[in-house]
Order: sequence, then structure tokens, then C-alpha cells
Amino acid sequence: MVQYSSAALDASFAALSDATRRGILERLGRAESSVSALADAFDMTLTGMKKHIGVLEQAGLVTTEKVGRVRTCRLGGRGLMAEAAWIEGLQQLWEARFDALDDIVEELKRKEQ
Amino acid sequence: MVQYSSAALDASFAALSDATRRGILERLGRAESSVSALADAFDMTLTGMKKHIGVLEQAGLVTTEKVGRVRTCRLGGRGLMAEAAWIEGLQQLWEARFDALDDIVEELKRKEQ
DNA sequence: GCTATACTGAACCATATGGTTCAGTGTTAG
DNA sequence: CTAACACTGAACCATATGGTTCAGTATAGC
Repeated sequence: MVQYSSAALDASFAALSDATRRGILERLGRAESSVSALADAFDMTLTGMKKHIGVLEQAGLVTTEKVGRVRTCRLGGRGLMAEAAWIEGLQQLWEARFDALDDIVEELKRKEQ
Repeated sequence: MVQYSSAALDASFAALSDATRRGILERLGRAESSVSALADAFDMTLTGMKKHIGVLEQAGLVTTEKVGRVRTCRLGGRGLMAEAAWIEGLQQLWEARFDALDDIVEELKRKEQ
């Protein structure tokens, strides 16, 4: 099994824990955007938006490129594979537990008869 | 499409952004546990662990039940469906964009000939 | 060249987070 | 009944977060 960097998951889940940042990701999923356009769309100062972009970039969820005086933001290449995989892993553990519980219940039923 | 409560996603992603809490979830995925046992396993004071459990409980990822003097923690019934769905939704947007880009590239190629 | 635009960085603020200690309360075991 | 145990809550601490303003720097357009 792949070993995920704990710090990387820390950063990406933390990045996802803010509604504004999730909104930014959804928006970038439809079209790339400058920092100003995002600041405008989310009714926030440019500086504030830049901080959010910084967090998303740090987490590897967004990449940016500055051309002239405008910085363009796009969804990062990494995607959310690691995060999705972690969640799925937990869900499998969880379901395995339920299955085990089912077995026990079955066992008890059989003994009752 | 289902409308997720923004606040619920805030809480659950924030809960997942801490390595200790992810560890707790993995552990509870294998077996239920008392608060003391968790505190011991993660080398932390009982009070500190209780805070983590509180965060996880608030996020709906863990449920607890107190019997006598011991509080038992289990994975919450809600699972991580909403979080997985949100991530998947974004990934679909993301892939759709790549597909669109592919179409454009195809178009350009055709015009070149 | 001058002005408006787009971003950057520093400083500040209020609140949240992750941890601790200490002082309880209620429960169990002997 | 008493001692140990499992938890609870309040108070405290350092650091992080989400936002702001203000003062820059660099580029674009007239």
C-alpha cells in the first residue's frame, strides 16, 4: 500500500476545510482565473484572496503562473487522489467491521436455533 | 445534485486535517475504544484526547456512548460519504476540463492539416 | 512619461487550535 | 467505606488562521 505523507494530507484537508477555498477550487474546475477575478467573485480583498491561493498552492491543489502583471490560477496537477484514497481506505475498514459484525450476528442466530 | 451543508464539510475536512485524528479514525475502524485507551495509544493526556474526540464527534465522524465511568468511541454512522462525494465532484469537473482541452487540441490539429 | 492596474509584503487584529495542568465528579472494586 | 479509576471542565499558553489596511513594486496603455 502507498504510504501517504502525513503532512501532505494535513495540508490538503486543511485547505479543503474552508468554504471559500472549496469554492475557489470549484470555480477553477470550470475555468482558470486571475487572482483579482477570484477576489472579486468572492467579495474579498486581493490580499485576502492571495492568502487563500497560497494555502491551496502549498497543498498542491492549485498551480499559478505569473505573466506580465497578472497571475493565473489553475487546478493543480496532483488532483485529490491521495485524499480520495485515504477516505476510501477508511471506508473499507469501516465496512469490514460491519461485515465482521454481520458474521457474529449470523453466528448467534445459528446458535439460537 | 445533493446540496451539502457547507458547515458540515468545513467541520469534517477540518477534523481530517490532523494526523492524530486521522490515526484515531483508523484505529476505531479496527476496533472501538475507550477515551483512556486512545489517550494512551497516542501518548497524550486524557484531556487532550477528549478534545480530539469532541472535534470528531462534532463533525459526525465518531459517536460515543458512556456506560458507567467509561466512554466508548466508535466510527460515526455517517461515514465519509459527503466528503468523498465532494472530492469526486471536483475531480469530474477537473477531468471535464481536460477533455475539453483535448477537443480543442484535436480541433487545432485538424485545422493545421 | 504618467497613470491605472495587478499583484506583493508587512503589520495588525480577533478568534480558533492543539496542547497542557489542576481541580473536580461519578463509578467500581476490594 | 474507601481508594483508585475514567472522565469532565476551566484556565492557561503558544501558535495558526482568516481577514483587514497600508505601503510598496512592476507592468500596460495612452
